[in-house]
Amino acid sequence: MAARRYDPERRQRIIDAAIRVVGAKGIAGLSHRTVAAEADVPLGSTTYHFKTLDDLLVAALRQANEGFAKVVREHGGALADPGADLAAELARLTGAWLDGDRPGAELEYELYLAALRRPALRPVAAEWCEQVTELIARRTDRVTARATVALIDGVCLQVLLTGGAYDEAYAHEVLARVIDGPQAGEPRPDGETGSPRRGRAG
Amino acid sequence: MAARRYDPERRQRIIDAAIRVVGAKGIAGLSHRTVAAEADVPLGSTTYHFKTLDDLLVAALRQANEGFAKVVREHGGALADPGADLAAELARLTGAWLDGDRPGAELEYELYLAALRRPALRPVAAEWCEQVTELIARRTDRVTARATVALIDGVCLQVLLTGGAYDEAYAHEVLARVIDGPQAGEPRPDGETGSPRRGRAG
DNA sequence: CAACGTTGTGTACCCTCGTACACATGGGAT
DNA sequence: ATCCCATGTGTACGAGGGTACACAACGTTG
Repeated sequence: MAARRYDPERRQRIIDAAIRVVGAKGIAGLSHRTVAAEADVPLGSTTYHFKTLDDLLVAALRQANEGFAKVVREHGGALADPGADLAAELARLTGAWLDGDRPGAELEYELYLAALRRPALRPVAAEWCEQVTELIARRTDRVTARATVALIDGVCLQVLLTGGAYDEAYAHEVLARVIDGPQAGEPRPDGETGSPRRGRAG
Repeated sequence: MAARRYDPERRQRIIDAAIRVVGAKGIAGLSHRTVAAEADVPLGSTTYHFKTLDDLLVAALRQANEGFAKVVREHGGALADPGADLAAELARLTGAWLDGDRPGAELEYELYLAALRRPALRPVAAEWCEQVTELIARRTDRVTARATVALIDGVCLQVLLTGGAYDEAYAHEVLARVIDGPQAGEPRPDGETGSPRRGRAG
């Protein structure tokens, strides 16, 4: 089966190392040499598998995105359940992601935001954004889904930029406003932890 | 006084150059040498005025933040007017900022987001965030203000990351949900001109 | 007026980076 | 078995980076 000296595991190890490096020193600290050292492979190996750093970044971002997807898979079962409170589910999920692996979340965001300046990263960033929107759009309309993603992005950003703690109740409250906005007044079927009618503001 | 050779204008020119450099090549392309070249000053001059690059970044971010403040000053007169539709005002303002000077907006965001990894930048980023929140909080409660800022951040991020156009109607719509959410379960009038009573929760 | 120290400038050093390229290895075709 | 080339590795080179430090200019002070 083909693989004579071809070693896919090596490539994977380099990506893992790249993610660790970015996590530890940021994208600014990423270089062929630093990943090579971290992955314990020769310099030539990194340049062989990834002609340019952008290629490596793309692979890293792609893999990092799996982090959130994994959280969704593990904790997001109720997401698809039409009976569940979508805003509460999302708030809980975001919390699980943020608190469960904060460095990982920071890393994913750094990679994600890097797309701002690196055209090579844009497609994969956009793709991820689209996927999440799609996921949420199964429970509402597309406009609401997009706005929800934007809001989550903003909330996470504030948390990460200020280094503060994630406030799930707050997130739930404001997410509910965006999500329930279009069909306002209609009480939600499931009470959950909070009142279906949000009457108090923080 | 007595500053015959003391030249504050020189320092300012370096900051301006740094902003131009970041705008053109991103933070990754920023170095003492590149700013020196851009500002047409000797290399030693940049290191003299800014011991470290972070210092320069801080100054640049601080000045870049003025960009949005300026837009607020010029186009945000109605912001303070309690009779105006806050969501509409913010949507308009954001559009003016985004479309009026897109490269500038990109640059400000890059600087702003850089705080994620550079502790030195966090205080000034947080400060700016706080200022905007404060500004909006004059028209609503703090929780709503914070959420509004988060949403605007997220929307801008989506626009900038995808390179797409800013949709003011969309922004208005979702901003209204967050802003008007707390006080009423009543459906918003689709005609956005008829501004429903804003008003604070509490 | 002259010496001195603060302020500003120019240069040189050493480091790390990406890239190029010569060299090793081993499976598959003949 | 032998040759070939995709696969993988090690090293050297030029570019550009931050920093250190010697030097120039000028205000101050005795």
